Amino acid sequence: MSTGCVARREGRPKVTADAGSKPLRADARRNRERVLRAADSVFAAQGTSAPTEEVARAAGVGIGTVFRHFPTKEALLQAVLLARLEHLVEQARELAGAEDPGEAFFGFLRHIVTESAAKIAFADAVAAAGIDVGALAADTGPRLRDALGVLLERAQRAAAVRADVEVPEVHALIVGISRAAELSGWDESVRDRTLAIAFDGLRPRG
Amino acid sequence: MSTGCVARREGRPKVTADAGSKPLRADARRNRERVLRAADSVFAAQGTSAPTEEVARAAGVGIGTVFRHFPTKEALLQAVLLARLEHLVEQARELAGAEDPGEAFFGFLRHIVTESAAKIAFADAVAAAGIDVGALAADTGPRLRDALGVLLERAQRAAAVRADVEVPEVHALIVGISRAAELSGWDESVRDRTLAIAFDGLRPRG
DNA sequence: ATAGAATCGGAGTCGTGACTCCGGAAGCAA
DNA sequence: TTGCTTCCGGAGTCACGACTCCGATTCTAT
Repeated sequence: MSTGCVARREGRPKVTADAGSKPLRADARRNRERVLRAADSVFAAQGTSAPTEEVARAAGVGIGTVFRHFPTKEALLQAVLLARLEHLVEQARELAGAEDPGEAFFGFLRHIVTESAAKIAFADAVAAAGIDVGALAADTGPRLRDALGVLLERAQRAAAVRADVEVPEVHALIVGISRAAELSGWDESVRDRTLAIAFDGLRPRG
Repeated sequence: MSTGCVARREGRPKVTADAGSKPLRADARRNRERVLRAADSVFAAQGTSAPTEEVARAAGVGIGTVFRHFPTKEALLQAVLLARLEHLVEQARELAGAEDPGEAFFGFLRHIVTESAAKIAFADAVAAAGIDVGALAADTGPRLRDALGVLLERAQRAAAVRADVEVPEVHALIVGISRAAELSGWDESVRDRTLAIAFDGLRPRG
């Protein structure tokens, strides 16, 4: 047991709000960053059901401050996941220029899964690319898939991956193994062997 | 958002209680069954955070009745998961006698994943075999792994599966793909292709 | 049928956590 | 420094959901 509680208003939660608003005051921007960082680490460590107050404490601010910057817990969660996805997209793009396409592709997959192993929330972030966690993710999700697509295509052209594999199943494998890695009691060797099986399935026969 | 709430007592939750107690009165046994069935379908459809009252309503009994039979929501959840695991073990054992070991093995995996696709709670049940959801699971989990082990070994002897594969990674693949399948927006074709990749990875090379 | 025990049911208790509100504490010109 | 504006903090509000309690209801045995 555990889990959070309540979900006051039902309909589409307000998104992170602001965007083209006035530039924040110095201390406000600083606190916003702190909260974001704290949220990331708290959710990663305790799961996304960790109480918002915990985030506030970790950030060293009052709970009111958290809710001013992120009108809803969901909005906060969304911001955190988004930041993670953004980071992944960035990494995928960097790898898109690597010399060994196969290594780049498999390395990226391994990287994601390895990250997830320690961070509960990370698996959610990856999964989020598949469903919609708010409007913004609807933009970043596809970008991640596109970046993954580039990596995949290059690897296929280099004959490091079967030609009939497509992005959705790669995404599914990532999400799946990430989530499986989330389970406690997973030592590295099992994770590596599982990855090895998946990778072998992705490679061309013969 | 959503999620349940509170987790009153902390320490090890009371297990399903009774065991060698007096035989239940007729109506009591009937209600217990109803609750179990209702819980299974409610948790499967709405996730394990569905309120207990929902289960009571679905079972057509008062909430007090639910809590009498299962002293804790966790105990109820445990009973449901256990029943599912038990069912899986049974199926695995039946398949252990099949003529085509390879087909039996892969068919079993496919069966689990297919089931999960529609039932949220099912993935949890499968995952539960890895961690401990109470004392009882500590008994059933290994039994499932053993049954899976038999299937695996037979498939390996028939050269349908690589010899260096072991139960933990098979379990991980099952959990992973099951969880991935849990995502909305998964059509059958993606699921099948993902399974195909995993299966290919499990098969011997050449 | 009838007493006595085992059950039922659901209103009420209690803890939790999301979100609000407003007096006080900075920032930022002028 | 002054004054105005934007922020901060955290006590307080509100719903919700797990779990309890006890009078009403069924069984079962005689």
